[in-house]
Amino acid sequence: MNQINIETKTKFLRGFADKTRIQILDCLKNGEKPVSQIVKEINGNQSNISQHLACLKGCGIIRGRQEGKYVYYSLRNAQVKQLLQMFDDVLFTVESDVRDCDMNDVCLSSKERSLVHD
Amino acid sequence: MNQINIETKTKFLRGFADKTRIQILDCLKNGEKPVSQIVKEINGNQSNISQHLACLKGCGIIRGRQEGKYVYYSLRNAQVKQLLQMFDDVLFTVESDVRDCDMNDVCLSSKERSLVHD
DNA sequence: GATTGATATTAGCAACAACTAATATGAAGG
DNA sequence: CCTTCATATTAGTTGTTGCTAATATCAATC
Repeated sequence: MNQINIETKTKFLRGFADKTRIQILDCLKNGEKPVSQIVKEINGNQSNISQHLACLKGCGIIRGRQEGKYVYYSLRNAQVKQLLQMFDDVLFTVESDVRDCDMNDVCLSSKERSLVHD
Repeated sequence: MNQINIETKTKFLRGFADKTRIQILDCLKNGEKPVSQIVKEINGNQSNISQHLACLKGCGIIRGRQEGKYVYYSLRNAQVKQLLQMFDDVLFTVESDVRDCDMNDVCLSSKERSLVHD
C-alpha cells in the first residue's frame, strides 16, 4: 500500500505553499535552529513564525525538540531535504522553459499579478 | 545564478497545494488528456477544472496544446513528473514516521481537523 | 453563416489562511 | 517563589482562494 491518501497529500503540500514557510525551510536546510534564530534570520514576527512552525510540523515537514528553554526545529528527514533541493532544480528548468512563453497572469492574486509585471 | 526568486518559488509550489489540482496532476501523470476527459475522470465541474488548469499552467506545472476543438494538457516535462513521484515517496516515509507521533491538529482547518480524527 | 460541442472567462459568494497584538505557558536562574 | 527569556496560543481582522452558475469564445460541421 504505497497509495497515499489525497487529503494527507494535500495537507503535506500545503505546507510548502507559503512564502514565510519557504523562508523558514530555507533557513533550516543546513541544520536545526532555535525559534529565536529563525525569527531573527528571516526578520519575522515571533507569533507569526511560531504559527508557521506549528503548521510545518503539523504537515510532517519539520520536527521540533525542546532543550531547556529553547525549541530546536529541523527538517524532518533527509528525504525532505532532498525534496527541497529538487524544488530548486525543477524550478530552475521550468523557469527558463517558461519565461518567454506562458507563465503569466493566471492563478495569481492581485498582489502576485502586480509582481509579475515589473 | 541557480538562485530562484522566492515569489516564483511560492507561486510554483502553490500550484500543488490544492486537492483538485493534485487530482488533475495525478490524472495527467501518464500522458496528455483533453479537458473533457479530465473533467470526467475526476468527476468535476467544467468551469472549476478549467480554472485549475489555468492555474497549473500559470504556475508552470502543466502545458496545454490545442488541436482542433480539443485542448490537451500534460505535465510540463519529465522533471515535473519526477517531482510528483517524489511527493509520493517522501509522503510514504513521512506518513509512517509521523503517524504515531505528532502529525496532529495544528495548521488544520476545522474541516481538516475533523478528517484527522476518524 | 447558424448550430453544436469544447473550453474559457466573469462575477459573486463562502470558506480559508495569514497577519498583528495581546496574553499565556513554561523553563532557568536569582 | 519571583523574574526573565523563549515559545505558544488566542482572538479578531483582512486578504486570498475556490466554488457555482451564467455567459462568452472559438473550432468544426452542416
